[in-house]
Amino acid sequence: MERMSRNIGLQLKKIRKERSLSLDEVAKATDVSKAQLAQIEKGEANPTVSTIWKIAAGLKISFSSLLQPPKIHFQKYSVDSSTYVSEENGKYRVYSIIPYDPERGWEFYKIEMDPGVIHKSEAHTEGVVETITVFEGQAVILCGEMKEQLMEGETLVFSANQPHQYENPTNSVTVLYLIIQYR
Amino acid sequence: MERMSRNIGLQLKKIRKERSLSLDEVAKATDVSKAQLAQIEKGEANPTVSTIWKIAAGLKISFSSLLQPPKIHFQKYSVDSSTYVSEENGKYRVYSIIPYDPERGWEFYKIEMDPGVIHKSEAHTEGVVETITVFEGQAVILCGEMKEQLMEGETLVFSANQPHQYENPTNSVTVLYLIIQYR
DNA sequence: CGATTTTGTTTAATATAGTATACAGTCGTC
DNA sequence: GACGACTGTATACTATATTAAACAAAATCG
Repeated sequence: MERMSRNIGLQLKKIRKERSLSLDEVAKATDVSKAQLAQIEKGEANPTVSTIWKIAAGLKISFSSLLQPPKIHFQKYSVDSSTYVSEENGKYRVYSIIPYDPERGWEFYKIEMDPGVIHKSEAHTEGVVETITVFEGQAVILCGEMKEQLMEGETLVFSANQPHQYENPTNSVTVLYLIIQYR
Repeated sequence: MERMSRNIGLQLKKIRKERSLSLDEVAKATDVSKAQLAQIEKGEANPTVSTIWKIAAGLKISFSSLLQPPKIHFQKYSVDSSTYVSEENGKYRVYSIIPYDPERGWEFYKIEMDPGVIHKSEAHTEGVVETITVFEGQAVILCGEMKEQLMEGETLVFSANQPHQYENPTNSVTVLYLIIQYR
């Protein structure tokens, strides 16, 4: 959520240092207060579009140069209770491994299906692609005309722009990994 | 300045209408209040990066899809007193025709130089290119080793990453047009 | 039709982004 | 080493972004 603010701060500081400007100078050039600039650089602020505009205009740079994340970059995610959702009376369990990020454009889930469970999904918007890998057990995937049975280790990629469903036809738990790519 | 906000509003409304969602639905998906969404769509708001983030994440879209201006687009500028700056005791007059815009990346000036005036400029950052056209009179441009005399109708393009100067060697007013391209 | 739900707008209250000011540490320069 | 100019930081205050709720205008459905 506030990763964006941190990025902006890092980029701003980087550009400022490259040009060896002081906070005062940037404040004068951009008409944004020194205090606010300091907070933005430290990632402790949540700036407004108009402030970002003023910074970009004052420094004669583009938006992307402020928004783009630093080259070297790593991020660690962990699955906890907050990332867990269950449906079908607890027989269909979803763990968010990597949540959606506007920069990235896709999200990553782990799904556990109890025996016999059928889960239905609405159509996504045009251009959404799902990639399902069966890690344990088997799964039957339906989407429009398509009906595919996936065995352990198999992967299916399909456009999810119509209603679709996942089914576990076996007598044991099935574990899937699901990547949803938007647009 | 608030052109950006208007763009975001238009894009948001466009996407929302494409998917035929109500403000309430978007509010629920993004965790941004309905009132705020309405204001943003009307361009009457100045949202925070975190709000934009929440909107992008909730709608599963990228930043660029929110920030990018609508395809057909026009803008009219006019030269008024607020765009006018004079230096060298009024003998060097600058009119901002098109101010810098982070989306565009360049700005456009008209300059009037009285006879004999010499105007010095600091070095710009790496990658800045100036394009000078003499509309009336003559001008001598110096930048590093370069020294060029421009006659009426001639244009000079040069990298402005070192201190440079413009001079009017004639007995009458010289009028120049100047485009500064950043990065 | 009239009742009920859904739409977007407006209002008042709250949270917080933004500013201006004062502060403390650093760097020269004499 | 004291002075001044300049750096970034912390504070109190103001402006405003954001929310929650009430509102009005359609749309839906019997």
